[in-house]
Amino acid sequence: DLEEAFRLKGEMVERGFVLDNFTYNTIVSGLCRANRMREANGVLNDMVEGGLSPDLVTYNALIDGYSREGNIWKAFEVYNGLVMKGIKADIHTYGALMNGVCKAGKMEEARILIKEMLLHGVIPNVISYHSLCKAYCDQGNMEAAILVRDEMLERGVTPDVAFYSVLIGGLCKTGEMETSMQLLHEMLDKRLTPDEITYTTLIDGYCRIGNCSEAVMLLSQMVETGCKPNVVTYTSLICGMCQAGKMEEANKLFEEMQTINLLPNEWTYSVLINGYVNARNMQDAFRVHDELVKSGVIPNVVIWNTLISGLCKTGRVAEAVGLLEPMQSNGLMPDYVTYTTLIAGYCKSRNFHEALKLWNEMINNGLIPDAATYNALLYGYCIEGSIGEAVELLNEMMQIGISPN
RNA sequence: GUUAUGAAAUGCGC
Repeated sequence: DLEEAFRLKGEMVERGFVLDNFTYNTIVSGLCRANRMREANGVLNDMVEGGLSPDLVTYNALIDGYSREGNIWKAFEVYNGLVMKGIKADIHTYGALMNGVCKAGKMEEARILIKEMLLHGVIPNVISYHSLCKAYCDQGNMEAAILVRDEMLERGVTPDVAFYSVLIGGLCKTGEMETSMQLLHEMLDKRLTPDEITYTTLIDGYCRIGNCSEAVMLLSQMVETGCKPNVVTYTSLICGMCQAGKMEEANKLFEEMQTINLLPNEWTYSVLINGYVNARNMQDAFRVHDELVKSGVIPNVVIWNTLISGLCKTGRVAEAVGLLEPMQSNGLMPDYVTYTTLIAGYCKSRNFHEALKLWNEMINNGLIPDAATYNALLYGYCIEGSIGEAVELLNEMMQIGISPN
């Protein structure tokens, strides 16, 4: 709650307190985490004007902020700046940088960074390796991800529960559930206690390969070992049931979670609605929507998009477009997924003119289409027989740096 | 007292 934090800061100043580095760093960090880098830099200036010198913690927060927003270049600029000032970078500095390069998938840079930290006498810790391993997992390079575990063991760094959860998650995403389970047992052998995230990851993995019964067994196993399932755990399971077309089971779990005081959130509701959408059961989809509103949950963009997608899939494109109004009057702007859904809906019902109108509306709203959005419109042009236009659009997407898939 | 890491939902032809 940054606004409340600012209010308190104002109150401090009013009462004559002098703000120190701790106070400023807390604020800078909060802004950086919220992706508000401009304001963070403003606060940095306030610090300097107030006669304070930003310290390592301040710079670390900035590096973290730039890394989070994918601005690696700026992150390294701050890093170089602090090195030039003679400040010694610490494990947090490198952790934030590592997080940045890894999230950007720049694996070679990540390797160089590890060398750089060793050069500066900073020993990579479990978090450094965690970022590295997660990046390999995100790329689906599970061999490299597993090698990270071996590498850290060689360097005497002990994997923790979070590290194992990442590795297990990567294997789950590639469907390698046997290896995932082996790692779970490896954790237990090492006296590491899997937590709710570890179990949820595995449950989600089994759901993804359509093995709901294993997923349910893992749920009872986690409860037996004293690990409490949370909303995410149940949402994953409900999602698995929905994908398997088991709506009755999904609803049972939906009721069950509430009996143990777990409140369904936007994600839970959207999963259920999507289940009904895939079953082409719009009546129940809207019933769940009404239920969620009644229970005080505010529908988010995904929930609206899911309903819009359902209406398109059932040939009710005009009604789908009709949801744009109530959506906006509820303070939610349609995003590029909303438009892709509607454009595809119109193209499928051979109403290319409306599709094109929506495309223009989307661009006018400042939304950036992605490959799927282009695909939807390309499809429209092609079934219109406007191959020339399609090729032109294809060139356009490549020119603005979107790779055709 | 302030700084780095992990899990779930929606869209694109066949």
